[in-house]
Amino acid sequence: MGRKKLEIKRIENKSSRQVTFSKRRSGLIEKARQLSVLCDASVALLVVSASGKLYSFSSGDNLVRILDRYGKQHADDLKALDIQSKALSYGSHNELLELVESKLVESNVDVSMDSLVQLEGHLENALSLTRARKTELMLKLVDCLKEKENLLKEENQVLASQIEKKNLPGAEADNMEMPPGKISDINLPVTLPLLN
Amino acid sequence: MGRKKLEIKRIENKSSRQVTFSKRRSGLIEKARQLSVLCDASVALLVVSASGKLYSFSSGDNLVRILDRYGKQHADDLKALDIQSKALSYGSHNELLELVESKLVESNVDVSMDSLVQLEGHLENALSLTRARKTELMLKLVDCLKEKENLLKEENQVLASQIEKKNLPGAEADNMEMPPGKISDINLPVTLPLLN
DNA sequence: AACTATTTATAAGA
DNA sequence: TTCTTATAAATAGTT
Repeated sequence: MGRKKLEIKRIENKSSRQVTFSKRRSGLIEKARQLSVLCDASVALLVVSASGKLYSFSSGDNLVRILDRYGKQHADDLKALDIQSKALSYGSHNELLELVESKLVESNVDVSMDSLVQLEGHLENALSLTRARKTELMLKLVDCLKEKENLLKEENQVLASQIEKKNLPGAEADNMEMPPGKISDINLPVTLPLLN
Repeated sequence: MGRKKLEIKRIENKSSRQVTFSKRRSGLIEKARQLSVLCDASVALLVVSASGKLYSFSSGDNLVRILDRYGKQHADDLKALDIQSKALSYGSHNELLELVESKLVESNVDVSMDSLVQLEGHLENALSLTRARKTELMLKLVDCLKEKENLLKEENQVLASQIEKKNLPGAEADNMEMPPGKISDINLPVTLPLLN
C-alpha cells in the first residue's frame, strides 16, 4: 500500500528497512489494539527489532500481562537470547520440577481444572520468586566484588603514598612505568542494565 | 477500510463481531509475518478469542517459539486464567511445594497426567530461559569485575615491588599497616550457589 | 516528520 | 462460510 508494490522479503537497504520497521510496527500494534477492542479478545504482541529493542502490546488480562512483563524485563537482552540457541543444562530447578511431578504422581488423585489453574499460578509465582532471588543474590555478589575493588584501590593508594614518601629524598625516577592512575581508571562496564 | 468507517469499540452484534474477529485476526497475523520478514525482526503474536480459542504467530526464533508453545499448551485454560487474578506471595520454594502437596492431598479427584506433563514442560522452559539469561548476564558482570580486580592486583604488585626497591637501601619500616597480602586475600563469597 | 499515489485491508452485502 | 466490491486505512517512495 504505497507507491509501489513491495515484495515480502527482507529489505536490504538498512535505512529504509528501519523506516519500514517503525511504520509497520506501529501499524501492527494499532491493529492489535483494535482487534482486542472490537472483538473483545485477548491479544499479546511482542516485537523485537534486529537491534534488540522491544516493543509490545497487550490487552490487559493476566496471562498476557505476564508474558508482556517477561518481555519487558528482558528487553535489552532478547536479541542475544534469540541468537543463541544453546542446549541448556538444568540444575536445582529441574529438581524442583521433578519433585513437583513426583508428588503429583504419588498422590494418585485427580485435580480439578480449577486446581490446575491455581497450581499454574503458584508455579508462575515460583518463577518470579526464583528470578527475584537470583537478582538479590546477584546484587550481593556485585556488592562484594565492588567492596573488594574498593579495598584494593585503598591499598593502592597507601602503597602509592609510601612510594611518594620514599621518592622525596632520593629523586631516582626510574621504573615508574605504571603511575597509579593509569590502571585504576580503566573503565569497565560495571553498571547493570540487567538488574531491575 | 470497508463500506463504512467503523468506530473502534466493542461490536455489539455477535455475528458481525465474530466475522470481524476472523477477518482482522488473519489480517493481523499476516501483518505480523510481513513485519518479521521485511525487517528481520522477531515477532510473537497471541490472540485469544472471547470464547477462549487461541491463534498465534511467531517468527521462528527460540524465545518466541517458547512463548508460542506456552500459548498453545494453555489455549483451553487461558480464559480461566484471565478470570482468576490472585496475587499470592510465597516465601520459598519449599512453601510452594508444601502448598502443592496439600492441595493435591485435599482434592479427592484424579490428576490428568497429561496436563501435568504439559505444565511441567512449560515451567521448565520458562525457568530455563530465565536461568540461562540471568546466569549469562551475571557471568559477564562477574568477569568484568574480576578483570578489574586483577588489574588492581597487578597494580598493587607493581607498587609493592617499587616499595621493596626503595626499602632495600634505607630500612625504615614505618607505616606498613597494610601489607599487600592482607587486604587482597580477604575472602569474599564469590562462588555462586545460584549459578547452575 | 509530512506528503501522496498506490496498494491493502476490510465492512457490508450477496 | 466464502466471494465480491466499495471504501477506509496503511504505507512506499518522495520531499
